[in-house]
Amino acid sequence: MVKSTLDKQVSSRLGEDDVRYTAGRREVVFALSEADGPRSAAELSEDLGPSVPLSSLYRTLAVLEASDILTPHFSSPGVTRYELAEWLNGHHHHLVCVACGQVEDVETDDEVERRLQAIVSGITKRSSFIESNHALEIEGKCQNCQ
Amino acid sequence: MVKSTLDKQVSSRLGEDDVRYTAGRREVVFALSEADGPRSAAELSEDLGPSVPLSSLYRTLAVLEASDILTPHFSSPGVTRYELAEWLNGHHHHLVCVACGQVEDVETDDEVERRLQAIVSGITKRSSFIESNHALEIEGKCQNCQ
DNA sequence: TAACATAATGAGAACCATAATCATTTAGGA
DNA sequence: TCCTAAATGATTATGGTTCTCATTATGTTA
Repeated sequence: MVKSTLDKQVSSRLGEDDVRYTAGRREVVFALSEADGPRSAAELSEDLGPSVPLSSLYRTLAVLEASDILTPHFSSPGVTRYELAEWLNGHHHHLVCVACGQVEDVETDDEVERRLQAIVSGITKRSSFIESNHALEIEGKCQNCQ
Repeated sequence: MVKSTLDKQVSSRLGEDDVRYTAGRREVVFALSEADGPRSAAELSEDLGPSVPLSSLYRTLAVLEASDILTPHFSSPGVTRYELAEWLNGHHHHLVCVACGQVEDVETDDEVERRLQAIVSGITKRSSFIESNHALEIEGKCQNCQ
């Protein structure tokens, strides 16, 4: 079996934490790498079918988050969606549909990202808050819901 | 009793929807107007004490959201926080503490906001997504949690 | 003002996403 | 191969939120 670059990165990262990269975890990582935005446990469970039971899925998501493979997102009420962490997936932002709740990734070019970072730095400069990350969430309606 | 401007605005907005501005709802609006960021039902309940029972509080939050008095935020897992809608509170952004979950409002001046809006427009221009709003969420550590 | 219709309230039960438990299975190292 | 620790999966528990329903309050009409 040929391991993809992603698989190698994840495997290596998990190895540092003495966490095993098992079949179920691999399936979850793969499903998320195929997705075009953050996915909830329920959505992933639909993608994955019964091969990964919900209780295992939730634990897998927690484990992968703890090792910084996944990042959680909270853009809709009562559900946590996960996506591959930025170091695996690249820095990007989100289009959040206020009608159906779906979240889609959008990339920005470096120039835009520099301008955005400048804005963020300007905002936090005068405060006692220490920034670790920023997220530009754009709310509106996706193509399906217009 | 002298009604504040906020009270008048809320009262008038609710009137358009044939929704009554009762004592409990007034308390919730007041508590949120005093807060320096979005507040969850649990946090509000602490502020308000037993005068507004939880079941009423949740319903009040839903009613006020439906009439666009309040806006929900989902920056931490499993909790919805509310704040006064932008037309009452002004446009602003959030500092989200990844340690304690507290969210603080930050204002930006018009120039910064114009630049931000330009970035957002640039992002959505090529997509089929119709933007209604944007939120810049800055994650990091608040003063208490550093 | 009195009676009525409708909205709002509050206590409690129900719900749902997620977390914890625990017995069983799997897998890496001696 | 054996042994020990990690992982799994079925189940149960938890906690935030919503629903139900009987009661109370309020605005309206006569």
